[in-house]
Amino acid sequence: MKKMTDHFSVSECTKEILAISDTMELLSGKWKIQIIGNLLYLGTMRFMELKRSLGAIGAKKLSNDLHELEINQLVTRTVKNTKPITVEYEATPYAQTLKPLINEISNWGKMHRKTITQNQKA
Amino acid sequence: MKKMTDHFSVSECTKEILAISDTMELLSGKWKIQIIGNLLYLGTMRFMELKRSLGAIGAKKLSNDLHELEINQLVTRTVKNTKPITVEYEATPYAQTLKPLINEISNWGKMHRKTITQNQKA
DNA sequence: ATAGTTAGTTTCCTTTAAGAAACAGATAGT
DNA sequence: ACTATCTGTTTCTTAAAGGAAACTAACTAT
Repeated sequence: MKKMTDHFSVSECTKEILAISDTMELLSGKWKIQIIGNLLYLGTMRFMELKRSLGAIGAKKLSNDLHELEINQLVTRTVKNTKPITVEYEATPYAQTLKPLINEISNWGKMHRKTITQNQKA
Repeated sequence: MKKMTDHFSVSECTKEILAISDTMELLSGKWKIQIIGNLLYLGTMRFMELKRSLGAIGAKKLSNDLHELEINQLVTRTVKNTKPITVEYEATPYAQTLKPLINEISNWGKMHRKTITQNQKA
């Protein structure tokens, strides 16, 4: 871990920018982290279950985002031989590596909300 | 810390969604995390220094994003009595609380890039 | 036949994000 | 006078994200 007083070299800085861009490209947007979080913490879900769980997402958006997450190997899609057809979405083992990140995002959001509401009272 | 087998209640789930949305609303976009990261790890910078450090950002975008970050108390803006006028931007103590999050984003990005390039070789 | 469920796709539309270029107002150097 | 720097703003344009509603297609229940 770097100390506060440490500085980055130019090549280190370039790598940092690249790494942050990579991550944000995969996860930014209104729904992707929510989708991964739901699958990670609530378990395998079908399309309509996931849709209801997320609340206000549209079918098109969910379909598109799931497809992108599948391409990036964060989610698997399994068609079940049921009638009517059901499809199960599951977070991959690789998606588990996002847990610390999602936890940080969630924790900071909770802290920030407390901070904001406290400042408004004062 | 929750175990893998733990589930969230409905109210917990709503809070998670809210917390994640809050954070992402502040940080999503192409440049905001890069701006905060630069100020956190490279120290106080002037407008043009920051612009050059970020590389491809436009003046309008940098100006807009800095203003939003200022409103959210993550950055301070100080006009210096020099000629020509210079303005210093600095990460606030509150912005320091984002360090663990930014580190996670950066670390995951580095790991992901390694994973992807390894898979391409195989 | 009618209506409902599942899992989407297609089409159309609006909003947001972002970039490019020109300009402004102050100062300073030659 | 001309050019340059610094810190932006303004205007115009394009690209991407996202939402709403209708529709397909298969199956089930009444």
